[in-house]
Formats: sequence, C-alpha cells, structure tokens
Amino acid sequence: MAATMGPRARNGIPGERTRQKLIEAGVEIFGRYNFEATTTRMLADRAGVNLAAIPYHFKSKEGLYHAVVRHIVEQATAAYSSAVVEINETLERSSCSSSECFVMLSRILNTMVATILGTPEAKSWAGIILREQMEPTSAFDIIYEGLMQPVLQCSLALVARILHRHPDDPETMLSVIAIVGQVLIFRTSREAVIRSLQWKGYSRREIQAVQTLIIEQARAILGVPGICESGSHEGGCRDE
Amino acid sequence: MAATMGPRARNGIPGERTRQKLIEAGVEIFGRYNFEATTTRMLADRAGVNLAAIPYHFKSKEGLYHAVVRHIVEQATAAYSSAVVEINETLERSSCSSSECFVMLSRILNTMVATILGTPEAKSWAGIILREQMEPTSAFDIIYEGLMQPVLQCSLALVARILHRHPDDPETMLSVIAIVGQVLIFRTSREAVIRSLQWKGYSRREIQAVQTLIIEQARAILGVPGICESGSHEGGCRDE
DNA sequence: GTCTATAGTCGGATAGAC
DNA sequence: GTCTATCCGACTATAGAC
Repeated sequence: MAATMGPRARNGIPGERTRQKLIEAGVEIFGRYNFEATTTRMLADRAGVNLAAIPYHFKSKEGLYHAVVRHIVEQATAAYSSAVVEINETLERSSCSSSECFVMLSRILNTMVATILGTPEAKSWAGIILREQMEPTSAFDIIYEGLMQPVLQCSLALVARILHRHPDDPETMLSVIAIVGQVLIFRTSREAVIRSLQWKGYSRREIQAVQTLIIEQARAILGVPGICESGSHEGGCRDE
Repeated sequence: MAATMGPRARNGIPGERTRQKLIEAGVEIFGRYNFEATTTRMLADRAGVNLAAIPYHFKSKEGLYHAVVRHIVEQATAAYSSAVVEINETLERSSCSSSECFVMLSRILNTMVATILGTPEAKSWAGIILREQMEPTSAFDIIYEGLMQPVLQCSLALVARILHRHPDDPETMLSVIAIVGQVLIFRTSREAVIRSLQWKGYSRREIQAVQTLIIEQARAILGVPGICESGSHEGGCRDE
C-alpha cells in the first residue's frame, strides 16, 4: 500500500492531514455520485482543501478514487475480520456439529446486517461497490479479494459442514450466495424496501427485525432444527 | 404517455423511427454508463442519428432518459404481467391451499430468474434501476409503481396464504423481500457471483441451476412439504 | 425533419508564485 | 505543501440552412 501512497506516507506531516480529508470526502462524494459525475471541485470543496491538492497527492482524480476504494475495503473488513479469523481457526482445529456451525454462520450474518444497514458510511460503501459490480474496473479486484472473498469462503466452509456437502460442490456456493442475497437486498434495494414496508429508514428496531428474519430463514434453508419444539426430525427433509 | 411523447406519436412517420432508435440506444448507454457519464454524442452515434435529434424529439438529455425508463418498465412488465394478472384473479375467485399458492409463487420466481438473468437487455435494465435505488430521482416512481409494486403485492398475497399470516403483517412482507433478494443478488452482484462460482456468464444451464435453488430454498423458508419423502410433518417447524 | 456550425459552460490538469 | 490563474478539451443545447 505504501508504494502507492504519494509523496509522503508517515503521520504528523502536514500533507497527511490533507490526504485524509480528501479520502473522507471521496468516500462521501464518490459514494453518492459516480466517478464521472463527481468533479474534482466537489471533492476539494467538501474536504476544505485546494483543488490542486488532488493531482498533487493522488496524481489524478482516478488516483484518489483508488485510494478511496482501498480505504473502504479496510474499514468494512475491520467490522467482521475478527469473526472470520476466529471461525477459520475453529474450523481447522476441531470438527464442529451442524448446530455449532450454524451459530458461527449466524454471527457472520448478524454482523453483515449490522454493518450493511447500521454503519453510517455503509450507504457510500454500497454506492461504490455496486457501481463496481455493474461495470467493474481494476478497483473491483481490491473489493473482491479484500472484502468478499474472505466472507464467502468462510460462509462456504460453514454451510458445507452444516449440509454435509463438499465445499467444492457448486450447489453449496449457490446456497451461500442466495443466503447472502437475503441480506444484501436491504441495501441494494433500500428505496423499494422502505416504501413497501413503510419504514422511515434503518434504525435499531428495523435492523433487529431484519437480523431475526435472516437467521430464521437461513435456519429453514439449511434444515437446522433450532426453536422447533417437536424434536423428532433432525437433519430436516433436504435432499441426499 | 402520449402527452410526453414529443411532436408526433403515431407510427410510420419518419421522425418516429429516429425516436425509437434513440430510445434503444438510451437503454444500452444509460444502462452501461450513468446519466452524467452518458453523453449526447454517445447516444446519437449509437442510434445512428444526428446530435440535434435529441433536443428536438425529447427536449433534453433528461427527457430522453425519462422516455427510456418508461420503455424499460413496459418491457420488463410484459415478461410477467400475465402471471400476475392470472394469479390475482385466482386468489380473488377461490381460496387456494398452501401448496397451490406455492406453485403460483414458484411461477413468479421462475419468471423473475429467467427475466433478470436471461433477457439480453436485463443488464441494462438493472443498471438503470440500481442507480435509481441508490439515488432516486422522479424516474424511480415510474419503476416502483409500474414494475415492483405489482410483483411484490402479488407475492405478498401468496406468501400470506402459504404461511397463514395476514398480508398486513410486516413480517410477511419482510419474508417476501428476503426471498426476492435471493434472486436479485445474481444480478446486482453478478461479477462476484461469476467469480466465486467460476462461471462464464448466465446461459441456460446456469439459469436452470439458479431456478432450482431458488424454488428449493423458498420451499424450505415457507415450510411447504414438497419432495420430502418422510411425509410425517406437514407445516414444517415454523413458529405459530 | 434533419443537418452543420457554434455559442456558452464546465470539466481535469498544470504552471508557477508564495 | 499550498495557492491562484489558466489552458485546453468536451459537454449540452441552440440557431439557422437545407
């Protein structure tokens, strides 16, 4: 990362403050508008710095954009990296039961909902990420490998154990993707969700309702017994 | 609609051909790039018409954009309007069982997957719709009321009957949204899906795999018996 | 209805003073 | 490192010939 950080990278130096303010402004402006619609004048005004600071610190508008993408990947990853690391360690160490794996998966899903709906900057993150999904640039690689790959792989391992499937079975990854889709729609289709539920936004109450729903439906999909009182059938009635 | 169609609206008149070509080009270009990044030159070149035809026929670039949005709503609605109409009629006429309602819901979900992943123009549609979700303009109203509202309401009615819940219960709509989310992620996160499954794109084979998965997981979520051979427990183990 | 030419505006990036 | 002033290209929309 230091290789692409511009003239100076250490803290405390006057120029570093300007860099940080531009990146913060970039998250906000690139998230709201898109790369082309964002003007260097907007960015400089929002950051409260001079226009010429952008080419000076980041070489170009595109240079700033890449720095912004790296920044949001770092921030977003921080939210659940501890969960992913702990789960991967647990999985390597011991062979867990379906129920234990489901508890770990629930942790990931809850974190995902809380981060995606509850973090104030999440709207900006989503704006940038969704545009990269639609028309990927070189920035998408940073997002995929830094942010998506780790969560998907971790969830894949858990779902494979829960369903007693092989992680390489494409059906397993398909299941994971669809389960994650249940979460993501609340961000990608926020406006339609708000309207159809007549919500005002995502406050604590709404976030908890979504979390409860997601866990409940993931439980049903994966055939994990859970709160079912008639404890007769264990693995559910799935195929195989 | 005729009120906003510009100078002439009837077919066969020379100008009408230019209008249509501009709208087709608009679907493609506005879908790929965004409103600001799209230039009138791109649109005119792609349509093979003169630059000045845009302000002449649509008053402005924004006027063309609105015409394009109305066009994609019409096209996309056409794909499943017959299903929605028939289901609404059936629901009004007779009281259907959970299984019957699930069959109808499956029809909607299958149509959705086929349309969203299989229609060549779907990528352009998604580009425009997603951008409107992120930063809604007046065009979003057209999309929500013409395209989303009908499908959501129809699915809501079906899910309410399947779960024996009231359609006004917010939990019911939440379930519907999450189920739809399983479908939409394959479009909104296409790039991540393709990479994690190592697919080349969405051809017939992949679309069928997604359809099978979606129906299977919707069945589990809604607790509909289906292919479960041990026919002992009927309603599944859901709450209530 | 369709074209060319152009007006008027605003964008990103740079040069050079401080 | 930060600023002002400016270049130069690209944009939308219009005017007016055909």
